[in-house]
Amino acid sequence: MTTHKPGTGRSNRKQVTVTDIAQACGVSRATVSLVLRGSPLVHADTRARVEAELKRQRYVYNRAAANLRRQTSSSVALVINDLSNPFFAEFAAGVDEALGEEGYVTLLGSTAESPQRQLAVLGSLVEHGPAGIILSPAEHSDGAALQRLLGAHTPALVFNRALPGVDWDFLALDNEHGARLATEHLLSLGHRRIAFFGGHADSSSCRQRRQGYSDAMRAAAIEPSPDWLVECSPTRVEAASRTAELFEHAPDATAAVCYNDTVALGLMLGLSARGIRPGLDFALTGFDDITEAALSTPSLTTLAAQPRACGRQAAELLLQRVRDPGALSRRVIAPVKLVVRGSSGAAAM
Amino acid sequence: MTTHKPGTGRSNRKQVTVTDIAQACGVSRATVSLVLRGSPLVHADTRARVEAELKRQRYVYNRAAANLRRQTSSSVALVINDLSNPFFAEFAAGVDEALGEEGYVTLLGSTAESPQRQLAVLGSLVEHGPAGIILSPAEHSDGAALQRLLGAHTPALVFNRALPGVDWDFLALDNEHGARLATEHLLSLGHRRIAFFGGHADSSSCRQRRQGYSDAMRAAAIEPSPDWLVECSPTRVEAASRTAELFEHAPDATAAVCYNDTVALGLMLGLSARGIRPGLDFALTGFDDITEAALSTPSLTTLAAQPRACGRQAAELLLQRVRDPGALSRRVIAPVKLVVRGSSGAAAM
DNA sequence: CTGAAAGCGCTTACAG
DNA sequence: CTGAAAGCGCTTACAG
Repeated sequence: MTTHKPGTGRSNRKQVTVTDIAQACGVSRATVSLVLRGSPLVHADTRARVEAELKRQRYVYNRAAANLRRQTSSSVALVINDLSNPFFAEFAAGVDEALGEEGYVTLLGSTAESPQRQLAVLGSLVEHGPAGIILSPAEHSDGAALQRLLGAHTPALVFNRALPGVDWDFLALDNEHGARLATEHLLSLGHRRIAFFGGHADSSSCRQRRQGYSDAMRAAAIEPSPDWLVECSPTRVEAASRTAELFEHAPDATAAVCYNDTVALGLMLGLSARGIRPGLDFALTGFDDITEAALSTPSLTTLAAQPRACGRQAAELLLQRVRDPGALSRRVIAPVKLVVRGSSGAAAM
Repeated sequence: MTTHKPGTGRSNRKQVTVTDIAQACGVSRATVSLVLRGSPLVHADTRARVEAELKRQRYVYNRAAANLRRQTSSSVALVINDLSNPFFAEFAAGVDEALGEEGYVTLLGSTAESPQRQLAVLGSLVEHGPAGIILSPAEHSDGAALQRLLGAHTPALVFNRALPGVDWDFLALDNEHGARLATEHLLSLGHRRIAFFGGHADSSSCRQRRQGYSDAMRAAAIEPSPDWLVECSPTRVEAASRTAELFEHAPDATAAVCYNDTVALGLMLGLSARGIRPGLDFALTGFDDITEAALSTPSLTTLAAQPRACGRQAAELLLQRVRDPGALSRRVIAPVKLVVRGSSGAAAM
């Protein structure tokens, strides 16, 4: 338990309860409860009288009390890095939409890519007794610590980034296939010296994308040099400032497969600053298809992940797990598709 | 009460409760509770023993039960149109961040700009007993219906769009001042025939922006013709297709103050389609400073609203209200500032 | 400093 | 078809 001291009261005036309704109607609380839960056991007349009274007194159901008594939950926690990342915002929108349709409410939590904050946030969320947790882990998360925190209390679904050492359900983009598509696209345009730019080798999604890239290169009989892998954090500024490094390691590169859109947009800035026109002098691809991808100059060839659909799918998978906690844990791959735009238009040299 | 039938159980294995801890330590449940709540009444030795046992048994606090007993709440509902709008996503991030710091959890709800969905979503959220509600109302919301739904149960704060007929706290951007700044900027560049493009007159934010526009025009001794006001829904496609209308009504306009960024980006598309180069042949400004604004071609002169800061402020205002439900309701204006970029670069003709 | 008892608002066997 | 009773997990006066 944390030491926060949250709010004062549920309400100012006191709440209308089943007892109030029961008294007003001259029935027992049990009967009112049966009406509320739509039981067919109640006589139609009684039901009508109770329902009228519920409306008249503006009764609002206290779901927390019901959940306590029934040992159920009507919420699901969603923990992501940051809503200001449009990819996660769309994902969250999809999760919330699908959960809402199933009568669940979304409890939100953000980690800002900090494993410590992630533990704190999860610790606070579990106290609210969610039926399950959808977790898009912060970088460098400690899977064992998370597993210990949630215990067998709360089923979880991990999204996007593999968490070694946990046996929760896992939903991820088809990183490998996506990167292969991007690489093949650049190869088909005649590029041979293609770098892989951005990401960190200790992230599973980065490793998978690199794998897809390498596979495609080798399939084209090109052995990708380790020099062609440039690491960089997934922010625009960082990517722009690593452009120099790219050309130190791979001076004759004519194209790059970027770890994601943010990195690609940063690289475009870095290229422009060096007088290299992205899409004309140098071809590049992103990953994610964030909104900016279609709007940048040149527009960005990328892999569309349909984050909203992923969110819906995550919600559905988690609810399946909630309903059947004993089922085997699953790994589900969400498809991505290549969207060709201006940034890959540069001719190979 | 809705007829949804949410989840099965809080947990698979049964929960560890204060009773379990009390028995294991040979103390009463009251003592365990006092330890949990950090009371100084407990002997240090007893406290240590209890805390060790809490850890050993992996006890997790059941906040719902505590809230029920104490008649408190530790959640706040946040209802917005859509997380896929980056402005609202940033706003939500700010809300969640500030609420988290105060020990509250955020309950999410989206309306998709539908007043019916909004009522349904709020109806479901109040059943979870939030301490308060932050509501960014859907267009054409029925204030009276909302007021009736929430009653005096739950304090609310309205964000962004005035809700006529309610007496809740209200936080809004300084629409009038922002539009005045944009208009003055265009005037200072020599433009005289400036249109106001987008929005609907029945939205309060549109009326306020138009007001700021008119004020600035009149201050420059220009009487803005009603023909210069072109209505259009705030989507990019819609704005692009209304470009024709703009030039029917104001054939000699050289510039436009747009209702918001989305509309401005749509207008840029519409202009380009007619061979008019935005930022060169025609000057325009947006409102909101969404991420795309800096990245479009040309980049968009706009009013920066700092949505994350707004979110934090909304959370703080709401919590003040929760703590002091009797206080007078407030209207707070969040400042905006002009960001000059390429789109307003066109010379006046 | 600790314990026994009552109660938050709801639901669910169990009688009738 | 309806009611009396017990209980979900917690907290809080009130005694001692």
